[in-house]
Amino acid sequence: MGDDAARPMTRRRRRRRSGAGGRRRRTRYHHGNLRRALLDAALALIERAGADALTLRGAAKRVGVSQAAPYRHFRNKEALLAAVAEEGFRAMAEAMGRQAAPHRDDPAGRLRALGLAYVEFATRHPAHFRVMFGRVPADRAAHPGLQKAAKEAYGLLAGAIRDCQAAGVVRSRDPEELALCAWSAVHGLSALVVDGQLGERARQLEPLARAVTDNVVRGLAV
Amino acid sequence: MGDDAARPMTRRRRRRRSGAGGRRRRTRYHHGNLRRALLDAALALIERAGADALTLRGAAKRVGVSQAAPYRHFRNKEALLAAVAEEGFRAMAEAMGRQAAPHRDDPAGRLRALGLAYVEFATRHPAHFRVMFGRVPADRAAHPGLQKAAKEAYGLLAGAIRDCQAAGVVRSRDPEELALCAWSAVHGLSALVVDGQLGERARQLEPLARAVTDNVVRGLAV
DNA sequence: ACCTGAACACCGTTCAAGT
DNA sequence: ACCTGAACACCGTTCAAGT
Repeated sequence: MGDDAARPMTRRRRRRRSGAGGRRRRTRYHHGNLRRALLDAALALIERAGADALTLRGAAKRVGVSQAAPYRHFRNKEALLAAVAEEGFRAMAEAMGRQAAPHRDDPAGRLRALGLAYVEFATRHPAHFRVMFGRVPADRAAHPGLQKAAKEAYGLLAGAIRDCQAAGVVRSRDPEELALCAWSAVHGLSALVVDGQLGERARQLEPLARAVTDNVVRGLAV
Repeated sequence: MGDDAARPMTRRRRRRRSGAGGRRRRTRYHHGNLRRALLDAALALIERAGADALTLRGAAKRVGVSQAAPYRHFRNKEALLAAVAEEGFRAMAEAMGRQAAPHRDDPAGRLRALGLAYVEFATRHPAHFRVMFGRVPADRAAHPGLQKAAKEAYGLLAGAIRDCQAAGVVRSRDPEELALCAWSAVHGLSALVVDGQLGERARQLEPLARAVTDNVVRGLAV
């Protein structure tokens, strides 16, 4: 699998690797990693021109393969989108975990950090966010990996709520219900921003995100 | 109401023009109300099979006109969707106002009622909701009617917040910011439900909606 | 095993032409 | 004034065929 790959048709770019030894350790697109390449191309297309600007044919062309090639790696367009969404949930959970880490001993602070991280991820990766929460996979059960990744992100929120309850800073009620209250608030703000519903106000987002998370924690308090 | 007609499954069908009398009293589709008919057809199609199952050609066929006819009434597909969204915001504001009416003298109760009405509208009219908050009209400024209708619904929430402040039951802070907190919470719950993110939990929605709105009001309280 | 080319049944949109 | 028919440049998806 040398570097003399196929001849992509339109403007594409060769992943620089080569050098000495030909250790194709990096993402090898045309040979060996079409799946990865299509995922990246899909995200780039969505990021550039909106969620329904994504076209299987367009992604294939961008990567330099025929329009039929993607079907080697994804059952259909929905499967591609589900895979993108799954990666999004994973990245979001990772970002949330990272930003929550410093608040290991302060569950209320952690809850706040998780909420802010949620909004931050959504607004920094609107394309991913839209795919994650779009009606893309009509049948979620058909994509178990997606479902699992989504639950992982939500679980961070629910866990923080439970820790808050154990620490006596959140009222004792069904933690699932309270977690949903928190989730709704940060998800709502994220969705409003990402869908452009806030207009000018979205320019100064952080104070708003802080107001929303603060209000959540106030509402949850004993 | 009154859509006793329009059943052209596949082939187009001529709307029979009454056997005797010819009193085109009902919504006269082909002559005089194609616009209205297209709006109804669009909503029906979205309701039946999802937001991107809507097709200009499909709507035209459903109504019994040629594929080019819609362009007499809408500049393009986006304009049709913007019109659907505008009607949705109007209907939502109407429903919110109706459910808030009994709480004229109790601003906190009114705020709660508005929130519940918001969620109820979203879950009872998921198709409308998706179009209202989709990325459909990329440029919102290009559809002033839509923008105005959306602000009207939001204004009900903001007004209730201000009345709550005047009554001393909500802390005095920028009412716009607090209104956004309330909006985020009910919008987030609505979006999660409509997008199927809650799975089984959405079966018993009302307790959840009540928990969310209660938590909002608790957070806003002095 | 992985990809291509051609094909099918769709789209949104435009435009000359009909009535 | 309002609509039709045909056309163009796209789609998602399938399938026989190439290497």
